[in-house]
Amino acid sequence: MKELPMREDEDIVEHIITGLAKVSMAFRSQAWEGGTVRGLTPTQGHILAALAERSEREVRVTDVADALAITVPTASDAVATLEQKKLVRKQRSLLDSRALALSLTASGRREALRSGGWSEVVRAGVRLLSSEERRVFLRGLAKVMQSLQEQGAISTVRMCAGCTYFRPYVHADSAKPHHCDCLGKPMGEGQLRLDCSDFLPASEADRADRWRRFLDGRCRH
Amino acid sequence: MKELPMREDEDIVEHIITGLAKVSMAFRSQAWEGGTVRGLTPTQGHILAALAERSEREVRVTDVADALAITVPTASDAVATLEQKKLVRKQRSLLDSRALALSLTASGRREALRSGGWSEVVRAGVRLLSSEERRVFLRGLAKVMQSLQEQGAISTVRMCAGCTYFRPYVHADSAKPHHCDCLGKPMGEGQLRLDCSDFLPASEADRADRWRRFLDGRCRH
DNA sequence: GCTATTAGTTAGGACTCCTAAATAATTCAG
DNA sequence: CTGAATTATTTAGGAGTCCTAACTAATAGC
Repeated sequence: MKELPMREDEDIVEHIITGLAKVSMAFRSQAWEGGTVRGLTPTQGHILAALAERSEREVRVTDVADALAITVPTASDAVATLEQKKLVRKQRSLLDSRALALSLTASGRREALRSGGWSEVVRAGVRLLSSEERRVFLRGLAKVMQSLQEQGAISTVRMCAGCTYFRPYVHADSAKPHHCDCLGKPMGEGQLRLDCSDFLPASEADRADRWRRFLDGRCRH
Repeated sequence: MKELPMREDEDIVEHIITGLAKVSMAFRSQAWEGGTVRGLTPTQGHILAALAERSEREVRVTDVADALAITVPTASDAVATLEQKKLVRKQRSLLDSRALALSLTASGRREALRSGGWSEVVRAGVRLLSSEERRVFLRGLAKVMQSLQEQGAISTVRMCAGCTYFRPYVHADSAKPHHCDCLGKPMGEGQLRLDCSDFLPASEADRADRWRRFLDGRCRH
């Protein structure tokens, strides 16, 4: 017998947006602080991190632009700056000689590791969450990211929900209801990945289905 | 009988960080897209929004810098640009003639409203969360923000947890366990505000105590 | 073999963001 | 009540972000 529950739910959304916006700001300003010491801007740091993460595959300028949600020209000159600083190497791609294959130099790799530390301040905050809260929070983030992705606001997120290997809610065990065909074992909610290097994009139709089941599975809650 | 639950919990933190970073990126790129149409950069939009929100009090350049977590010189020239665009007015403060009292012009107010729409894309994502998830998510964000604030990464957040009027967990009713002395009524978790205009900062000691009780209250969970 | 298309760069311009060094006005101490 | 410290803001200078539009260069399609 609650009064206007719909209204309240809608208000929460606004509060959540406010909160996320603040966290965003914190990320940005931390990135500046962490970076200026070593002469790196946030964008440059993100590029190094992106390259470090995808060291297996060939990374092109376009990929960098997608990953950071910036335009190709912007990515191009940030990469040029990093090349001047000897943190990134540009080589012609062997597969397509119009394209570049970007890679980190030794010092680039070193800086990439340190750039991860920019998020230390936010990480400390997240650590305050209880186990239960972390799980719900992560699931919520997965939903938000899926939505952002569908709207084209961010590039393909390498997360379970869109991966060929992932099968949601196939096990009875409520602690580990999902299954990953890549790892070949059951997974709990807390193991959902948002940026998995084994990610293999599922087909359009498959993804939609998978996603619906993932969303539905929780309606019991 | 879980295997290494600590390890898993720690992994979740990393995943959450990844997710928050992506959301951050989405905010940023949406802000650019939304802004360029009307010739506003993200920073300019945020300044307009901040001024609109605090129309009651006198807002100075320093306040703007704090609110956006940028340096005073940066704030100063963004404000100068907005003044040229006739969106913001600069008047000498009556209380202190070194300082400025910033305010929106009529068209500034108009633009400020539209700048709120930048977050539409993220908002759509957050709407996918269930009522339960929204509540947990909001509580989690409150914790993260409190932590960011303590670490000095963001300026004082006008949220319940640090407000004189707020009394956490004073009611038996688990749907509305808190109380707000300003509104003069019990509040549920879903009503926690993260940017309340009635906010009245509590004293240092008071805040710590309040916060501890707020955090503890949920340990039952 | 042309003509798309695609990968990336250049050019040009507005603005962000920083640090360091002014310029004012206020406050405080003696 | 005056000179020194403090506080609010601006200027200066420089690197870099970020955009759009216009260009090379290489691949692909017909």
